[in-house]
Amino acid sequence: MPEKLPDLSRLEIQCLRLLWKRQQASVREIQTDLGPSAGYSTVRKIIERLEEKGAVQRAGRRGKALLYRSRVSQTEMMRKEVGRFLDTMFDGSALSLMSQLVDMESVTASDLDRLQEYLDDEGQDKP
Amino acid sequence: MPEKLPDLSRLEIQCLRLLWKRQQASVREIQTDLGPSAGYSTVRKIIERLEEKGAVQRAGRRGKALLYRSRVSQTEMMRKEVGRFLDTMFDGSALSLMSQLVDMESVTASDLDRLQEYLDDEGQDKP
DNA sequence: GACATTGTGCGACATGTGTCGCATATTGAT
DNA sequence: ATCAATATGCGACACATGTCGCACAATGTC
Repeated sequence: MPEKLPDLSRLEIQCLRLLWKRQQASVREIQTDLGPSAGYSTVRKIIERLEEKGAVQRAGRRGKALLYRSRVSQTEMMRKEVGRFLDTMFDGSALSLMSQLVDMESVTASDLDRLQEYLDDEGQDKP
Repeated sequence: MPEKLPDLSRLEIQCLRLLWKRQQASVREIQTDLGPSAGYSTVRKIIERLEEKGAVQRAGRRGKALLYRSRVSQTEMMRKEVGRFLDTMFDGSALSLMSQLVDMESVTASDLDRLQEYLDDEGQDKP
């Protein structure tokens, strides 16, 4: 069975998301992708902690820089984080969250249409 | 202009949500609503901090217990929190979040239908 | 092989957060 | 007025998190 997913902080998750996108990357690359907000040392430490938490692992090195790659399932981690947020902010009600999104005008009618189609396609292969 | 919204922790937000529901409440009531997870002293401290952060204020007392009520806009706070989550987890894309919700099977087709109607009604009074 | 460059390993911090316990203060009841 | 029951006011922790700096190590270049 897959080990229990670790709890991650905001910055840790952002770094991990970057790794999911790139497959593997060096600290410097992650720092760059993250934007000028976080200094190199900071990102360095975040990766170090992700390693301790078992969320990331080394994958050789390129030049003098070590490369890292995610060790946790993006699907499961996202599911977990969204679920946690839902519980904290909306008593677990996805519909409430979406209503909020609509109120915030973050979603348009066409977005919902697309979602409908998306949902229909999903159902295709789940008898 | 409304003072800047304070950053709140998970527990702090949950307590505040309870206050939005009840209008006003005592520490004991909040602790009860929160469930047996958090001890009285813990909730006590959380409220104390919410007070320091200016998110909550006293509203007289009932019996020997002080009563508190929210001092921040639920609408704005929720908006802020959801926005923050969106940025951290989905690069600010509400559509991505909703797709995730669909993938998690947290939303049904009828939910989306309701959302459509809800959205249509909203548009009614916004020229 | 010697060196300048670039990265890693760690320690150090200031806060933020969740959790308690206990001395005092406030009340309601007698 | 006195007392027992409850709350509040604080201090104290252990850990998590974001941020740095610096000594030491690994590499590519000449």
